[in-house]
Amino acid sequence: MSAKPTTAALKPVAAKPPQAPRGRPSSRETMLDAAVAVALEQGAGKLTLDAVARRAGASKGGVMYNFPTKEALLEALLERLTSHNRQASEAIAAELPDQPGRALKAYVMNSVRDPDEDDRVSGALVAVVNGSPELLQRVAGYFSQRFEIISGDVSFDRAALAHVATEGLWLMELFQISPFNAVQRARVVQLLSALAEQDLPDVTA
Amino acid sequence: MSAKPTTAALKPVAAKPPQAPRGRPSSRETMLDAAVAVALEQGAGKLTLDAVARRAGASKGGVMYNFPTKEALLEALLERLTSHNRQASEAIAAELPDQPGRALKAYVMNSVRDPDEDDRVSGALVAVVNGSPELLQRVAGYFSQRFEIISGDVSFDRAALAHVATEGLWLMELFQISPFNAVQRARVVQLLSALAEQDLPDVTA
DNA sequence: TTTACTGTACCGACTGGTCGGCACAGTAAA
DNA sequence: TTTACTGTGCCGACCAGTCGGTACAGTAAA
Repeated sequence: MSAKPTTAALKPVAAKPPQAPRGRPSSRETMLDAAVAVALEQGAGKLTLDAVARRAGASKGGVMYNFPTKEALLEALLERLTSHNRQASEAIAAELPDQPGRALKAYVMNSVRDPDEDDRVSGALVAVVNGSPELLQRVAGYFSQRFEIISGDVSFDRAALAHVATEGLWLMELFQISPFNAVQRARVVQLLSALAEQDLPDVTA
Repeated sequence: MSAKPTTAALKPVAAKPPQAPRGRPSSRETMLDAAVAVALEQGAGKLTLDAVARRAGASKGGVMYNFPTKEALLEALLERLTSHNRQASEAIAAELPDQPGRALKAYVMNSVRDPDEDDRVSGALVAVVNGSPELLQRVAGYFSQRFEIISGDVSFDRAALAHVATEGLWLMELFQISPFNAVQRARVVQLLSALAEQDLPDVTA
């Protein structure tokens, strides 16, 4: 009992180094998967460290070992999420002919995919939104960056309108407040696709 | 210390009677105002009963007297919110010439108002969304109802597109993830207005 | 007397985070 | 081959704080 034989605790800590990830990568992934599952099934409000640990078949200590704080976990979750999202969009774009508006079209197509596919994005964003401003800012940054990409080779009007409309549908479905039934939704998706593909006549006459 | 003298825990609870509102209407309003203020200033996560009481210059007991549960408070908040929103839209519509698309135009105009006006909606919605599914369903119901109104006298395409686009801008600004600067936002608003006013040529050729 | 509270004390559940310690793989001297 | 030691990865008990909700005595106006 004299002194403390284990657990160094002498480290200078260095004011948050670039988030050196601890633990086995596989454990981290498992825990992130668990976090997504919990958020989707129980809602963001129930996304607790205990719940993640249980779901991952790990202990709370194990979670804390891999992610020093809950915010670190959310940050990693967000990172993985945006990364996947970006990759998915790029993959779709790669299949499209190389012409102006390709990135915009790919973005729209990626956003309106059948939502019950487990792209997992939903729950986590909610969890993040309801939290630290820092994380929110990351999301905002991602949105800005993405808008730059999709508006790179088309008119502002076209990109902006497609963007707000697509995000509108996506966010409403994320929060389960969309008023559309399946048929209506299909039509909206059709409209969004068309919107991404052609410039409208100048609507502000 | 012997046994447990307090905390009944024997109550049948009676499955929630129709929420008879207690207290003076003015007190209730003050507390709802306080709740909005707290949610806006401290975030939805800090919207606690104690915080509401302090902010309202009341006691916690007083809050509990007026709203038997926190959910009842949120419910009342949501009710007042949607009611105000509806009234604002209707007021705008009343100023508009009576022609097809009037409700749609009014809805768009109401939604894109300068957001730093204290229409208060923001914080509270977040607070509500992050919570019980019951309340979320109310929001969904409001959205459905509103879409019926705005799509009553125009084509589905026009109403649907204006709706998703308007909500997209609104929700992005609500979560502070909009990528637009002031000039860009103004242009987007212009586009939305135009969208609400005229049918597009059939974009799905 | 009733209504509408105030004010305070307290409970129980839950939450993020800490801490001591353990299993085990690797290593390297004996 | 055995023994001793080290660092990593993780467990699980625990802690302090927070929050919703309860209880109840007192009070002041109608």
